[in-house]
Amino acid sequence: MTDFLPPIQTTARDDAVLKALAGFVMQEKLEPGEKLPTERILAERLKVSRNTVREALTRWEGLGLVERRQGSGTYLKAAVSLDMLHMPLTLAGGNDFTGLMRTLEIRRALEAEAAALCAIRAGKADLAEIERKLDIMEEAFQTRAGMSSEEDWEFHQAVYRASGNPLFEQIISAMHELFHRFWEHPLGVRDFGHASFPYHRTIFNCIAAHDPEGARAEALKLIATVENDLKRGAANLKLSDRK
Amino acid sequence: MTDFLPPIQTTARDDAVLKALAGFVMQEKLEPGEKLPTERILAERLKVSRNTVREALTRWEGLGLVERRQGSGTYLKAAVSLDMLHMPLTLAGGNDFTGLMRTLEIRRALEAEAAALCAIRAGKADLAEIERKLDIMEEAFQTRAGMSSEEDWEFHQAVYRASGNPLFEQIISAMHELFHRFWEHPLGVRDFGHASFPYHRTIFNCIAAHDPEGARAEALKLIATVENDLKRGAANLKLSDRK
DNA sequence: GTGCAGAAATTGGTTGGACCATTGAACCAC
DNA sequence: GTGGTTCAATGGTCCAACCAATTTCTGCAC
Repeated sequence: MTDFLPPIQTTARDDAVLKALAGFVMQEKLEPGEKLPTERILAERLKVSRNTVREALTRWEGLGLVERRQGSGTYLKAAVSLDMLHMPLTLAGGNDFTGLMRTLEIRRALEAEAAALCAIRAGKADLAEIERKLDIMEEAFQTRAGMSSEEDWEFHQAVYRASGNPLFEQIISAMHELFHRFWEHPLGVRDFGHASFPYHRTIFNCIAAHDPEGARAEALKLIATVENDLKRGAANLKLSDRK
Repeated sequence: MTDFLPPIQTTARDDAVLKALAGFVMQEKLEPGEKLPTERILAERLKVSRNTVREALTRWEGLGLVERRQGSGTYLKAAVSLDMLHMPLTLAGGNDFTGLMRTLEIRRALEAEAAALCAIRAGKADLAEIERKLDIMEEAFQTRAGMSSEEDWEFHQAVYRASGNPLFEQIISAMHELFHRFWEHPLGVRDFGHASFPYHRTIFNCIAAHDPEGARAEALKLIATVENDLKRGAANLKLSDRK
């Protein structure tokens, strides 16, 4: 006997509202930036109270799908469809060392897999694009003595794109602001990121050679160096912050 | 001159409510599972309308921080603090074969890394818990001839928890409903998941032996078998769905 | 006609109060 | 104990009104 009986749903008004609204958006082919019907109209049409409509819209606003402007209206902020999957992540204390370390572990996981997939799937055009970003990055590294975080990021993005799975880029992009914020203030480590530099080329070589396991291994090494720098930075900070 | 003057906030009632509530949770040291004050009490104490409190709680519910049970109360679902960082992801299109395959690739990335971290960090209590889940799963597998998806999931969750990084569980949990939906309808593959069965034990052995690379490799193998089953299922489906 | 200040309408934000549906505990009969 | 019944507490929904920001319209001065 299967003892798994999912609880029945007797009330789910706001979910129903969102489903209807998603259907409306798809039917009308609304795109980001366009205006949704007003709350009052939605309430009337859907035969629910305006309060319920508001709770539903609050959900979407929290997910960043929609933006509400008082006196003006509610506007679509991202593409919505009926088969969306929501995955809200909250990082407790994303500012401190621990939080950063945790996001870095996620990044290591995704980076390794993306590199491996990329080595399997990247076509010629993808390879050329990745190498172009790599060249730009290496030049910036030489010219500006190591300050190449922007170009570095673009290289990794190119790898994610060539992985053939858009989820990698989506997830990492959402985390990027975190990394970026940190990159700007490297905790007093002057040569932050230097150690990771050579691995970009080795990763690319493995990808170009269609060697997934090699690419995975090199990506792991790259993140390991970043992790190392991060730990050094934390140690520095502790030293100077001594009470 | 700094031309960045953030616009003043004349209305941000619900945000203020959430901030106050986060402060309350921290002060009272409430932990996941514990009950929050009722909406009516919050409204009275914070001198705002109950509707405003509800919109604020709707936000938190959408972020998975809190769970509301009608007739019972509102319960904390995750640790909250004042310096949380929210990162809501919405993935379009996760229902078809391609979407499933893509989420599986993400899962492979996270599963491998979580297993490796777990091998490094798991303490005795963690190991005991994981082995307990493993035993339960193996017994269910024998008893119910392979139908052990629930117990299987609990095993993996235990691994994620012992990884020391709550992000793994958060991300995967958000994806779980997708896998689960699929597990129920294995596309006509009768022995779906059977091939992955032995790897649970091998993963555990590597973790217990504190062998991160071994754990990573076994996890990769496990997902590879699932991927295989999935492809077989898709082939079946195509055959029977022939137009 | 043009430009602009002020009025009016529109729209999201908030309030207070009412009632419904579910839950869980206390209580009672068997 | 087991199984109902009652009842208070709690989240879910609704309504009607008003507030605050924005947009649109209007009419006057030029």
